[in-house]
Amino acid sequence: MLDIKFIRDNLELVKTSIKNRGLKIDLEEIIQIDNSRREVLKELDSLRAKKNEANREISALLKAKKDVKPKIAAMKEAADKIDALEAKLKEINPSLESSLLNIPNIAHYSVPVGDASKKEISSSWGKKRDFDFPPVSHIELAENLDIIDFPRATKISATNFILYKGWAAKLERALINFMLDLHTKKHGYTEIFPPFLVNRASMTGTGQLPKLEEDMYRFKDDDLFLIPTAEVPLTNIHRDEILNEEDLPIYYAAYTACFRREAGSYGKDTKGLIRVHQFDKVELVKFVRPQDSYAELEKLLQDAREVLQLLDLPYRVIILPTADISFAASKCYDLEVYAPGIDKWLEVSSCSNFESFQARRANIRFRNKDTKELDFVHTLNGSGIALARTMVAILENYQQKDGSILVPKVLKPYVDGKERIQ
RNA sequence: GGAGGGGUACCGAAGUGGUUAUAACGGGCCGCUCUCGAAAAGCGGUUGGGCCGUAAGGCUCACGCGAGUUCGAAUCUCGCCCCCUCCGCCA
Repeated sequence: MLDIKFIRDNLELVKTSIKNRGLKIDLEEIIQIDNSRREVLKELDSLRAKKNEANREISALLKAKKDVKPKIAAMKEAADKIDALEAKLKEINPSLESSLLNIPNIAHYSVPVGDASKKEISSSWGKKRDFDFPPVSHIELAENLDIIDFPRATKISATNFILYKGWAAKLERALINFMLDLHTKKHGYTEIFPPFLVNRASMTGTGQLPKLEEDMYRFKDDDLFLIPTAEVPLTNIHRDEILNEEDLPIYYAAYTACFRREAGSYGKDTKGLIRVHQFDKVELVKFVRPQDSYAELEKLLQDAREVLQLLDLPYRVIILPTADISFAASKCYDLEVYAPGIDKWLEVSSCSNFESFQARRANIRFRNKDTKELDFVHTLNGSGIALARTMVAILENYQQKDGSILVPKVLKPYVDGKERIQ
């Protein structure tokens, strides 16, 4: 959420930001709403001051055992006017609030302006493997090895759910442990195991709501949502809190399953593991001082990259352009891993700086140790990394001519030393 | 799920319709005095939001959240959320 004062003072900047994202939002209307809100507020406050004054007088008269009737009549009149204005405010406030919740964050100046065609490959790592046979897709590999059962997953749940079996299940668990170990032992993150269901306030705090409600699995009776990413519970750990500057930065890492309805994407990537309703992910979340957030973004990106490097998977780093970064983010890097079987680059991580956008929504502040003033923290998060697509990359990159899969070296200790799935 | 108790500031806690965050009192924390220094003691300070204002400052809102009663609500009524105790169920 952007501060209404900031919007008022930087109207052109915000307009440009919205335009650069390819969106249309009537800011003038929002300014109008805010103007009327402030007008009502001014009048309301002065009436309240009068009422408070009259109340004090009544109190004094009562003490002196004098007649209070005329005063009470006057106060009633003021109270009625106040009621009317408060009713007006109750119409204005939610409308302003919901308008503000729908304004996207402002992109960092370093973000390329434009649509998807403006995305930049900022760097790449590793080489595409030379196969002396035509590499096949993870679907074919997994079905031949009988380690993923697509039809039965559909039977149990619905289309685009996964059922890992045997060594794929073990490999999934190995990947989770490997990633959590890396981030907690080497990169200094504190491991968290959060709830997978969260309430509406949490979903609004990180910016999934109100915009993306139809993309979420929701439990109507309880108004709880299945998390689409651990970003939601992790960031909301400190919702409505005031942190000490000395405690920053705070780093959290968590494994969770992630649930996405993928409404509106039917017919896209319908086969295999590319777009599924439930996938595993290790997520990294940071709370930092504003002046540190861009340096922290680079470190976060590095932490995520290291996962792919240790797995020896070729990948590239994309800087997303203004129209492609998520609603809440100021800057976002995507990591795309190469899958030779389907010959595609797969997004396995997004590393974003949200600056104060989420912190303002979720009311996460810290006290500056010098000035003693309160300020919003900056929040960041990145996948470190998403598993289903990483599984695709491992299966397809490590496939052998005979259809077996070599186990990446770093994962061997996590799969009882096994070297090859066959 | 049932019964009972509770939610007030950094913490504990009083306040159960009349000057409403000058919400007593105790503790913690910060500053000052005293001291060679410390402790003790004494004094002062210590919630957050909104509006107006260059500022100084002024006004205003908030006692879990939301409605209501009243000229006036931390205090009364209703709904919701959360915590505690007991009972039931349960991996």
